[in-house]
Order: sequence, then structure tokens, then C-alpha cells
Amino acid sequence: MEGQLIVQKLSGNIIDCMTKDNKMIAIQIETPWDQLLKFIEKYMLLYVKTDEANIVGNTGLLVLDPHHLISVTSVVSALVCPRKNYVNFMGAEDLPEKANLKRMMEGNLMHDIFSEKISIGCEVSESIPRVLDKMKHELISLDINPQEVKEYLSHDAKVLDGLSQTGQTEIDNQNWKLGLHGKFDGIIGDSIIELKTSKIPESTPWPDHNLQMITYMEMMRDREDFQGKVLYVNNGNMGLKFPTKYDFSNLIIARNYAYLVQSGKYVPKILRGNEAKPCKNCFQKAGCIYLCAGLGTQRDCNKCSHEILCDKVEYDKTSSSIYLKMVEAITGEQLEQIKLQGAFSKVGFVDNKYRDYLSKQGNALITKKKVYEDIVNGEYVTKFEYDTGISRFRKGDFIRIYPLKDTHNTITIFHSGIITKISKDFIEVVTRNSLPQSVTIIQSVTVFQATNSKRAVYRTITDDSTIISIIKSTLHDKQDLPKLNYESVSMTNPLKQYNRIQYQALQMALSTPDLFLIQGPAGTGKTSLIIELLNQLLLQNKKILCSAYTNMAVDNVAKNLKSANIPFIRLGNEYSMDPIIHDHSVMSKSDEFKDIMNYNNPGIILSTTSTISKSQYDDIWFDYVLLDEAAQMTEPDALKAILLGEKAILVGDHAQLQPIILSDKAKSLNLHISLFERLQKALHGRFILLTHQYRMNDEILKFPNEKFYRGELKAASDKIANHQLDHFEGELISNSPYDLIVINDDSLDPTSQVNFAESRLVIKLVHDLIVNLGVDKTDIGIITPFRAQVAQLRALLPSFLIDTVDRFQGSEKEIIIFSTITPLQVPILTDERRLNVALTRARKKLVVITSNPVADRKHLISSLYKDALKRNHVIVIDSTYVSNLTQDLNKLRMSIFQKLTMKIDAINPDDFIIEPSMISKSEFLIYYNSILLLRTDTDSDVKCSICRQQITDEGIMCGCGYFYHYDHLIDWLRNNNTCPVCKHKLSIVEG
DNA sequence: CCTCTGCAAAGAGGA
Repeated sequence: MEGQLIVQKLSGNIIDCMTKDNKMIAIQIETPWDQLLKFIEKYMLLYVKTDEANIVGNTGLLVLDPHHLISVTSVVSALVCPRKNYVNFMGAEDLPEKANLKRMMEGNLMHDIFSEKISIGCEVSESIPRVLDKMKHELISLDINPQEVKEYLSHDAKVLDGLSQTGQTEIDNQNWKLGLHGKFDGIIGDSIIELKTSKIPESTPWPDHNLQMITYMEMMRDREDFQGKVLYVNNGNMGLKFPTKYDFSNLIIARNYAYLVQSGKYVPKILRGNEAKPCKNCFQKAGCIYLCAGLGTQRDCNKCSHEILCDKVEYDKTSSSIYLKMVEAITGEQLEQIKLQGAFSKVGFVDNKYRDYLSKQGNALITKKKVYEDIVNGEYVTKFEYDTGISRFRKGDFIRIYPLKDTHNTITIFHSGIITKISKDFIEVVTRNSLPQSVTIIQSVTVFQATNSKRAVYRTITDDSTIISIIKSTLHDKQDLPKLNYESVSMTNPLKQYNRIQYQALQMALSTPDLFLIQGPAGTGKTSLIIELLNQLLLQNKKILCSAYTNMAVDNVAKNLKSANIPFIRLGNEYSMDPIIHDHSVMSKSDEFKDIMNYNNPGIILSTTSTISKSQYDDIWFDYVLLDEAAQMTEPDALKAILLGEKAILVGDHAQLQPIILSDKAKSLNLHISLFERLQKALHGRFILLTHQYRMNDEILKFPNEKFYRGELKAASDKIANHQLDHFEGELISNSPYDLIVINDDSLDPTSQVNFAESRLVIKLVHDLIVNLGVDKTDIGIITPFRAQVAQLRALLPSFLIDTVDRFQGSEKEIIIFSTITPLQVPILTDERRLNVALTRARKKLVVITSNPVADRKHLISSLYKDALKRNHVIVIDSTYVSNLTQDLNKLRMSIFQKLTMKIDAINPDDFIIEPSMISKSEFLIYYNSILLLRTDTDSDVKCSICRQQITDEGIMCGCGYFYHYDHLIDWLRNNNTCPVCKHKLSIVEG
């Protein structure tokens, strides 16, 4: 038998399972598979392949939770040593030796050349300068001489010109039966090709290469019977080696153990005695010992074979257990993201209905045809036309591209890419391979930097610096630090004048021997203080890291430094930073960066926490680490940067956005509480609140001030308290700095993330501002909670500044128009902090637009409404007014852009209306994060996965493809929050 | 829902 089974009952080594077509079957599990028995649970999904009803020896396969995909490299490492796989997973890796690092980089570059060779068929000599340029930043930061690498490539890679055939390269693949995913180097003809640059073996590939190739071949077997060839390129020679036979069941056992490690169900023991032979040459030995001693897990010093290296140190038990808890939280979040990616990825094989409806939700994009394809810089640039619609995609998103006519039950192949351009009917992407005419595009969401976060937390165990000790001590007790002696601190050549509190904050930050926290609410001059701190510290010849979670926040500091003429170096990929600061990027300042890296030279480095946490920067040491928007990052994220410095200054506002955490498990372990927020409560004597705000008119400030800052904020001067636009009264605009417009329309779809009525109103407002009142375009900012609404508004109003609330944090504008969408189910505006951000961006005029009556809602937005009503700021309009705007839509748009002397195309209003039937309540009732479950009129042969009875009327299907009686699933969800089979997070929609 | 971004394999030794 062969197939996917759901576990119903376990007794001894017999498991009662249900097949997909509702047959019950008992399987007996014998050695070596019986070692997995204790991990098998009710409702667990299994893939089973066996000749009889017994799974025994190497004749059968048993895959635990096959929808949780494990990477091929993890499996190979788990087969070599399960402990090694565990050590890697825990982030306890050491930075490889320098010589080895260089070999790794050389290998990387060789793969890039190979990739170009078989995808576009260009000469090696043409590729070399190109791939070196792409890798320049990494070579610089690792202090590897590009010239030496170039010589290596010119000598060794030349043989690749001997390859005449072209094919596909870097094949991303997923196998939903075996629970594996991976990426192999290429397919040429009927062969899977894997390139290696190590010493060429005499006959067959080296063992681990053999295992890797066997796994790839097995993963692809159901689709096509590929040959496997390992291509060795070494010292100017080329050798092609064919894999030897290997018992694949051993690989699946290793896969199951890697899965158990990743889901936190299993910790492999350290090897001892005779078992420990492989430890001799293991690169993970130090981390392995470290985890053993640091955490006290599996510790048994008398029997341990690692004695020679181990110093038997007893680490502090408290911080060790906190470390374990944080890693657990990070892992929880990682698992949530793996599931989310899994649910999206199933567009590769679940039926078209599922794909279409991901697309209707804006979570997938289906192309119609290729408009052009070009090769730029060794990569394919493809432009597609798609059915007009509004999606959540935007420029710069990492995406996965699935060929539409290439689906398979168990295997999916996709291309990774980046969106370079997107409009309402065209999308342009960059990929390594040529793409077919019709594809499905989904967002790539496995982006949580789990390994680096774990590495940072792991390093805090043994770090006994003052600052890390203070942070650790606040985890169990409140700490009162001695007062700072700051009064005598003076500044040389300050950039500007500061108020009393700002000045005190600067003095305190500059005098702290360890840490300091500055809470800077909206408009209180946070950015000026950061620039001044950087300025003063640089004058003191300090080496400083200034870091934030988002590229936008880092760029904000960079632009201010640039205009103050203060030198700095910006780390990170150039495509993710503002082009204005390209001349400060590490690519343009490589020599200065090398000096700062390697010597004790002063300087300012700007980077996202994500970039600076890469292992290649482990050895840089800073006098100061300055964190901007520190309340927006998780504690591990903050630790990544803080670990690199002697002192730390955290600037943020915990009344504004907090880190985004998807997993309930991680939330229960407080991963969503930032270090800034925690220290603000637990650490006394190192905190100041800035209270003078330089942004908002008092009418705009009033509500957020009372709601979020206990009324502690004041305008810095009367001038600011009263500043407003000159004569700005219009048809929909009052003479006051603050309006709340309510569209009285009950027919709107409350689940939608786009709202055309609000968009039309935005256009009307922009029209009145620009055309009637002569407002400058750059003074207007338009914000909204959803990416989809941003896309709609951008399509209607090209070249205007339109963005999500989250991305607008840290910015301000004279006039802000805030389209709320007033969603029912989605708690986007019930998060007070997001509302706070939205309401505090405007200097002189704030217009909030909401749809539907809001007064009777429990949401915070209803108290906003009540407050506005009391203060006479509410403007109510009816739906007829808005629908009449539709006829004038193009006229309004044309006159806006005529005034701006820009040419635009007319649009068809119908393109923007989301039919209520598309997302009707009766069809979709249960959410999996952003994905809805399908409610369907089922065919007769579908069975409920809970009661195993036939579904005769309506059934409901999870993204994993399993059906339920509607009532049974609802019953189940009263006590659980996941799909019984695949464990995806599900929640019932109110109403 | 909102954000961040690369991903996975790259490498040594060696049957």
C-alpha cells in the first residue's frame, strides 16, 4: 500500500489510520521504524509506503507530518550526525576558519558561473567580472582579496566552457509526500546536475555528495526518472561521477529526526565512547560542547568523549533557561512561518479553485502572457500581463513563481525571483531561468531570521559584559541603577538648539556607562537627537553602530547624516536602500569599511539589525550601539546589535508599533515585547521621556495624547500648537485641522481589504487640495492599513506618496489623508499602537476616512469617532454622494494631473470594484491567517476527516486538502485553533 | 493584517 494517512488510534506498535478515501487500515510498525512510535500522535498526517501492512526494515517508508518540508542539507547533516543537525538548528554554529571561508566563497562564485553558463549559455570569461561584482560586498566584509579569487576562477572555471548544452538552473523543488524541499544546481537533458568544487574522487562521488544526489533523485522520481550526475570542477579539471545505490529509508529516518528536532520534540544526545568517532573531524564540535555545558542538557561529563576540548564550565542556570525559552519562542514563530509558506506553496498542486481564490484575495497573481523577456546582468527579466486586479504585491517583494501547466500531485518546482515593477495589469520579475507564458506568483514568506536570532541569544549565555549582565539581570528582578552624573556633560559644536528635556536626554545618553533609553513620541525630535548623538560620539573618535529594524528607518538616519555632512557607511544590498545614499554604501566605500572593520578607527556604520547579525560581522566591536525605532524590534533582534558594542542607546516609543509576531506560542513567551518596552519597566535610572512635540496642531494631538501618552505631551511652542493651512475650506474639507469623514454605507463588504468608496473620496479630497486650494503635492501623505488598498490608491494616483501605516512610522507630512477601511474581523485597527501611528503623522491637517457607521463598534476607532463627534469634527456623507463621484472619477484625476503638468491615462472604474460575490460570507467562513478555507458543495465521494462519514451537503476544506463537516470543524475549533490534520492555524470569523 | 529579506547550499576530509 501507499498513501497519506491520518492517525486515529495507537496501541502498542499498531496504528489505526484513515486513508484519504475513508478506509480504515491498521499498520504494524517494526524495527527500525518503531523508534518513531513515541512521536506519533492522533490526527498526525503520515505518508506510508509498504508492500504489506507491516512497515519493517528498508522495504517501507514512514514519513511523519510530510507537509512540514525539511531541507535536503538538513537531512544529510542529520544522517551524518543528528546532534550536528541539532547544533545547527539551535544557532550554535561557529564561524568557519578563514581559509575555509575563502573556499566557500570560491565555491559560491563557481556556482554562479555554472548557473549563467547553463541558463544563458555565456562564456566563462564574460561571467567572471559579473559574479565578482555581485559578491563584492561579501568579499569585502570577509576581508577576502577579490584579485586572488579572480585568479582562482580564471584558472579553475575555464573548463566549464566545455559544457555545450544549456538547461534549467537552481531548481527549487518541494516534495509533499516525502516531506522534503531543496535546490539543486541544474537539469540538463534527462540529468540532475550537482556541482562540487572539492577534490575529484576516483570512481563514485564522496559519500555526502552521494546522499545528496540520491535524495534529489528520489524527490523527483514520481515526476520523471532522472539520472544523477555529480560534476566536479577542481584545479582546472572536470570529472563527472554517477551516484551509487543507497538505502533511501535511512535518509527518510534522518528526515524524520530532523523534523522532530525542528518542531522541538527531540534533542539528540551527545555521542559517547565508540560512537563518537565522527566527532574527531566535526566542525560543529565547539557548539556541541557549548550547548551541552551552557544548557546543562544531556550533560554527563564522566562519559563524554569531548573532554579534551571541554572546559566543564557551569554557566548561569537562570540565563541558560531564559535562553532556552527565547529559542523556543523564536522556533515557534519560525514554525508558524513555515506553515504559512506551506499554505501558499500548495498553489503548486492543490486544484485550481484554491489558486483562483488565493488570487481573488490578492495573495496570488496569475499571469496571462509574457510581454517580453530579456537577459540583463546574467539574469532573466520578464514582463507579464495579468488580469487587472489589485493584489498585495509590491516592488521589491521576494516571490515564488509556479508554472501553471506543470502541476503534479506530490512534487512542485518553482522559481525564486524579485518583483522589479508592478502596475495594475503588468508585472516585471527577475529570475535565474526563462519563464513560461502562464505562471502563478505567490509571496515568499520564509524570511524570519530565525538562525541569526538564535545565534544572538545563544551568545548571551557566556557574554559577561556589563551591558549584557544588566539586561539579563532585569529578566528576573527590577533593577535600580545608580543615578547618572550628567550635569557637567557639555557638547562641542552642537548641530542645533535643543529644549531642556532634549538637552538632558543628550547629556544622559552621552554620560551613561552602560545603557540608556530615550522614549520619543511622535514629533518630539527623536531623529535630531540621534543625529546629534552620532555627531558628538564621532567628534569623540568613537566607533558607532546605528541600527534599526527597517531599511526605511535606517535610510531616514542616513539621509539626515548626509545633509549634516557627517560621514557614514551604509551596509546592506543596494537595491534595498534609498538610491540617494548609494554613494555611502559599503560598495562605494569599501576601503574605509575595511579600515573600520579591521582596526580601531572611528566611524559610523548604519545597518538593519538583520544585516549586521550575519556571522561575518561577529568580530567587529563598537564603542556604542545606537538603536532607532527600538520598540519595533524583538528582543533577539535588539540583542543581535547590542552584542557588538560596549554601550547601548535605545531610542523608541512603545506606544507606537511593536514587533509583528504571528505565532501564539511565541506571543505566550513574550517574543512580541521589545527589549525597549521591557527595560522601560524593569530598569530604573536609565530612561527619559521627551515631552515637547514639534509636529502637530493641538487639535490633531489631543486624542492620541490623552489615549496613548496620559496627556503628557505638549506642543513645543504656541506657534506649533496653532499652525494650520491657509484658507483651506472646501466642499468636503472643514476649516479645522482635523476632520473625520464617515461614509454612511452599510452595503460595503466588511471583510475586504480594499475599499473603492474610500479611494474615490481620497481622489476628491486630493483634487480639492491640489486644484482648488493650490496645495503642493509633496505636502500630502496618504496612508492606509492594507497593502491592497495602497496598491489601489497608487494605481489611481501615480506619483503621490501613498503607503501603509506601518511603513509610514517615523515620517511626517503637512497634510495626511488616512483611509481606514474599517475592517470587521481583522484587528488591524484594534491594535492601538497602529492607530496611534496613523493619527500622529500630520502637522497641519489630518483627514480620517471611515466607511460604515462606527459608533456602535467595540473597536478603539469608535472612541475616536465619539471624541470627534464631541469636538465637532465629524462630517457624514451618504453613499449616493460617493457613487456619484464615480462618473467624475477620470475628470477629477485629469484635472489633478493637469495642474501638476503630468500626463496620465484614464482608468476604468469597474476594474477597481471588488464584487461582493468574490468574497461572500457564505462561501468562506474560516481563516487560516490570510488564507480562507473553502466552503464547497462537495462531490459525493468526499468524507469528513473527523467523523469519517460521507459529506452530503456542504463541506469545508482546509488548505491541506482535507475535508470536514462544517459543524464538526466548528466544534473542533471551539477547543483548538488548528486544522486537526495539518495543524495550520485556523480561526472562526465573528458574525 | 502589518514588517523584515534573501533562499539553500556554499566549504574540509574522504570511500
